[in-house]
Amino acid sequence: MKKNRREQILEAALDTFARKGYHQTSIADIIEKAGIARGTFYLYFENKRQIFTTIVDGVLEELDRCVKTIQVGPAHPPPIDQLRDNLIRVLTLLIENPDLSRILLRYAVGLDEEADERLDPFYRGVTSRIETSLQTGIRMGLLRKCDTRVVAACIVGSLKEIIDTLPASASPEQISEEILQFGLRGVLRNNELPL
Amino acid sequence: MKKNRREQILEAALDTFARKGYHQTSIADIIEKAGIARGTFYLYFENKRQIFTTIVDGVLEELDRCVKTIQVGPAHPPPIDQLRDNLIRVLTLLIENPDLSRILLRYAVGLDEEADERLDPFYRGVTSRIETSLQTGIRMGLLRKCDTRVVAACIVGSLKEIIDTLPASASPEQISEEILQFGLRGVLRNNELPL
Amino acid sequence: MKKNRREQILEAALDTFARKGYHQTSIADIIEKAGIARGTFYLYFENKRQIFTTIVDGVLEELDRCVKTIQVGPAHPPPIDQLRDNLIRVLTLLIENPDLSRILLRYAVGLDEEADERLDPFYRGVTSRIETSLQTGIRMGLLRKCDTRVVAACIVGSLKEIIDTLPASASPEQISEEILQFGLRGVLRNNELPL
Amino acid sequence: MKKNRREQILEAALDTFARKGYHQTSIADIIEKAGIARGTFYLYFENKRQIFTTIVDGVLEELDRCVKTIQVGPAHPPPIDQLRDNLIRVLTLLIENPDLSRILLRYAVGLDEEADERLDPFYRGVTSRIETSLQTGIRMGLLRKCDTRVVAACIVGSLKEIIDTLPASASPEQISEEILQFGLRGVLRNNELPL
DNA sequence: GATGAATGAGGCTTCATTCAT
DNA sequence: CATGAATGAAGCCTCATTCAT
Repeated sequence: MKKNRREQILEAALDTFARKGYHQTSIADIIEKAGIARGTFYLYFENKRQIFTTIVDGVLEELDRCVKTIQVGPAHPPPIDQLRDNLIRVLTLLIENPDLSRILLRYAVGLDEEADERLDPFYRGVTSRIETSLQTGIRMGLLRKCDTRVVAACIVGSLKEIIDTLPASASPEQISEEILQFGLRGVLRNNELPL
Repeated sequence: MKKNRREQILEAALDTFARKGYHQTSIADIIEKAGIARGTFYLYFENKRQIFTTIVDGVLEELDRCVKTIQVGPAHPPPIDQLRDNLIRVLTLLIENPDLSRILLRYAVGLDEEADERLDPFYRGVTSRIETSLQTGIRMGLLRKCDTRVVAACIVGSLKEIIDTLPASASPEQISEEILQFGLRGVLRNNELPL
Repeated sequence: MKKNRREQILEAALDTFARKGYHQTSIADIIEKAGIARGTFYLYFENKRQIFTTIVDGVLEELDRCVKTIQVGPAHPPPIDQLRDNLIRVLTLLIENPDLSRILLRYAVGLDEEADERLDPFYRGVTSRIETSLQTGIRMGLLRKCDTRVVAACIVGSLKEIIDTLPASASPEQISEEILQFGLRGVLRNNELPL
Repeated sequence: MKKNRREQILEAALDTFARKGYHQTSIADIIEKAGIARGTFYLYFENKRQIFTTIVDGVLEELDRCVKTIQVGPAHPPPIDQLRDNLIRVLTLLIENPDLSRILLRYAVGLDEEADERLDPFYRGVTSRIETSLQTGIRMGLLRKCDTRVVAACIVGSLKEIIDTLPASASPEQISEEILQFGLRGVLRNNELPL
């Protein structure tokens, strides 16, 4: 039941990159894992760099699809709930695909200019969407005043670190709740408020 | 007034690694920058990998020295102040040495097993010190109950992201304060408490 | 009205070889130009080398057919006229088929041993027919004594260079006349004799 | 008594290219012949293409140096003698260096655009110098009127073919004389004039 | 100590050819 | 007959490391 060849190669590459990283992975590794000939690889991908980019771009797109812009208004669920749903979707995706997460967070980082040109804009985009939400919250009186740039960076960094660190067995819902509580109320005690 | 040869090479390497990353940097780049002969490099460092490790280990040690374990008791300043001082020292170090930060946060990440064997324990150590502090705070009734593993990861990730993202011109004090506020009280409005 | 498949491929190859040469031409180029599948190519030709040989052999045969051995005797036109006719036929063929000329004079030259085994005997044959004619002419007292090997080589080389160099728009008749005059009388002035 | 490394490699390449041509020659061939390591080759030459170009450029320059522009006037030797000297110098160079000749006349021909960009201008330059000489001769009444383009091409082609064809044992002086006679007086009998 | 020429393992990519459908 | 996906031998080039001077 031979799948789409391209898919087959992509999976072999995904697995190998996730285990050894970009530089430690050779084309030989990938084709061996995929069980194909050397030339076949180049039938589906231009070169090693490109298959890596394909993988990274794939995750970035999926991540993008997970995040819905938060809508304010009586017709929409409470912002916090929308936020929680975003969090859960992102965490679910990344926890269910640890290989993708590993590639994204460890091996695509600082790889080269091409990688930077994909990742930096992506994270900047995410960060700025968060900033906008924070500003809206502040304007509406829901959130306290703060340096939204710093706080947005904290939120992004928190997510990255959690994905990179926590065991694959973690529950997206629980972790989301923890992050949410942390981000909303911090760690101090008498902040406890009903959500 | 030729500095210590070793130091001279180390600086050239630092600069080059910070600009191009580990793999894009060749020995040729380093020795050219350092103005020495190829063989001389190997007189002071075993190989390319080792000089990189030397640099990384250097930062990790300096970072370690920045962080003082928080002491509780009447003889010590309030824990929050101690925490703030730790933050400021770490941020100051990293902001003042953007090359080191870049190497640490972008180019040492996912480099290979050797790098992981240095970084992972380091961050695990940092995280667990934070966890311990959190647990102490909770036990003392200062902090609310939370999944300390998650929260510690959030704090570490926040720092990483801020260093990696914010402009070199940022003020350590201001950013520390923002992070502190964010970590302690979150972003919700009516959490404002006197510190 | 699809021509003979073989012919169709041959034309595509001819065109491509003439533009890019043997090595710069890939099977992909040929089949793309011919609008056929990769496997189809190998239905009509054994391999890349063979289709090239087919083309070269074709020109060599056509060239051969252009040249009639010069007949001496009262029943035949004057030798010079027979010579001129040979020249015109050869030049016409090559000028009208610049692709073939280009392949013959540029891309088949020094290609490999197989090509040498076709071209060298061909040119040696041509040269030796010329030599024989020269010797006949000398014996008959029409031509001056000379090293026929050298002169024959000069004549062959002149033709090659002219084909390789002169614009496609040139007139075979005019050029033939020029070559003839040059070969017969050289460039010195007071050689002018009625032909 | 190890010669200049670069020279050593150049000689190995010259020999190998002359025997097998450009494409049939691999870097492995060259370094084996030169008795050096793979990397050493790239210390002295950028790549295979470049060492070939170096060789070809070398011959072209040497050839250029062989040819002195013909000077007319009482202070100079007769033009025919100057011409003969040019011929002898060129033939001597090429006959004494059959490897270079072979590379120039067989393996550099039609190699690729880069080669064309060197050879075509060179031969065009030579041809046009000959044309100019012919025109001068005609203007002075020494030479008969003719299509100088065609005749110049004939002269260049004659030389090429002779070098490519005649045995290495040939005497430059004799061949020069034959070519000269052929070019000046053609092959017809009653052209014989004292030179 | 310092030098830099030499090394060669290692990895990428191409492309003519095959063969199952 | 026709197809085109698959093959893998072949060859180029890089660059960390060594070592004789």
